[in-house]
Amino acid sequence: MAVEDRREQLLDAALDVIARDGWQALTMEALAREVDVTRPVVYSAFRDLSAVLASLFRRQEERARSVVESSLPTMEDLDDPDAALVRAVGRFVEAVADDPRGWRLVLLPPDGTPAAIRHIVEQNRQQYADRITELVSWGLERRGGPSGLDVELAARSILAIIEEAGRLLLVDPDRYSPQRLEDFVRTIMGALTRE
Amino acid sequence: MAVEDRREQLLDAALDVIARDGWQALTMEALAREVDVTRPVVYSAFRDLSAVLASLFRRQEERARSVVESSLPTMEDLDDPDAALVRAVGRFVEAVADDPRGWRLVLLPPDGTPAAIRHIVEQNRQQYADRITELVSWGLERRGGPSGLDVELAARSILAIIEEAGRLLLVDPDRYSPQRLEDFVRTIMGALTRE
DNA sequence: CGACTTTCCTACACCGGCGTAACAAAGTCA
DNA sequence: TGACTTTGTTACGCCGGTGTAGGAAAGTCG
Repeated sequence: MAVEDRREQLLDAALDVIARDGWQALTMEALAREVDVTRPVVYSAFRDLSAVLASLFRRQEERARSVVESSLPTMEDLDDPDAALVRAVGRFVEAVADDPRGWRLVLLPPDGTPAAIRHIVEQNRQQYADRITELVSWGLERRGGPSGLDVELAARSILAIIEEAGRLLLVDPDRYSPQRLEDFVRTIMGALTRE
Repeated sequence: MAVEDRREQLLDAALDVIARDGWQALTMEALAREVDVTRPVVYSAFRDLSAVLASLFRRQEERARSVVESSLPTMEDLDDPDAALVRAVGRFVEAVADDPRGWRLVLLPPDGTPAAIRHIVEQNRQQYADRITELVSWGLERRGGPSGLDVELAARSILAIIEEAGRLLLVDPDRYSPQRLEDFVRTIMGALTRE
């Protein structure tokens, strides 16, 4: 098997291991066992465990970024900030539903991952928070809202709710359907005063 | 040193280790090193690592419970659900500010902890969610609110925001003061329509 | 075919945590 | 003081993960 393919296979296997047994369980040894091969093969694809994790996150971040991009407000949303937010949440939740294994990485945070990686994740979260902050400011201006609202905290809260929604979906997809989560956001947005 | 005292000392040391080096770093060996003693001493206090973690959580849950109890609505809140929630959040956030190390346990979730313990934490979270669900129902009845609100999700969202507030406080206490967080909640509650 | 490269395995030395047995030191009390 | 308990230590064997060296097997190309 070519190194490239091997790498992909190993990353998928890593997701399996983590999903099944948790972060602690991800070792070079376990990874080798998972794809039924010996350790030197794994070492030929990745320098060490932290390299595996780094690749894993890089791949997942790629996907996360594309989800975020596709959830941003479009032209049609220009006059309806509420719809924009509802749509953004909907897109996100569906992405989680589509790739639960991958999103578990981000949503059920990794302790014990190298500090460098944790830092990257945190940095990305910050970027999303900034993105949402913009959205909130724009929405406030456009549609009105609570006067004196702490925009930054509002953005953080929205992010927290979105992430919690993702987690709920991961834990109990039947109980918490994307539809239900989306409806909830719509109700809340409808209930926020416009001045 | 008496076994009882030793146990307490070890639990404190465990918090130190986790705060400094993460969950992965907490081993019987590391624990022994931390209090400058040999492993058999640790083993004489706790059967194994999972026993240490269990004790740690039991102690922290005790504290968590008392915080929750003290944040519940009292007589004076009976006619003002908004104030009740604001107060609840305020109490919680202050508790976190008072014992950051301890709350880190709960708020920065433990992956790699034995499944049994993760289960306990999850169960407690569920209880808090139930508690908040009651509060939301009561508040809806009392003060009015969005019609057709998904009460369960509302409670989950509130919990998510509260926990996020706690995390923000842990990460950057200067930027996110208890006062600021409390003000934010007050603003939001004020902005939710009453019918 | 035969030389060469790629892919993989076996086998090793090493490390660090686990858990226990056996024993030493110090305090307690009849 | 001498027996007993409590508290601690040293020292061992075990396990499982790490990383690497050396060589087998299979595929590739002149």
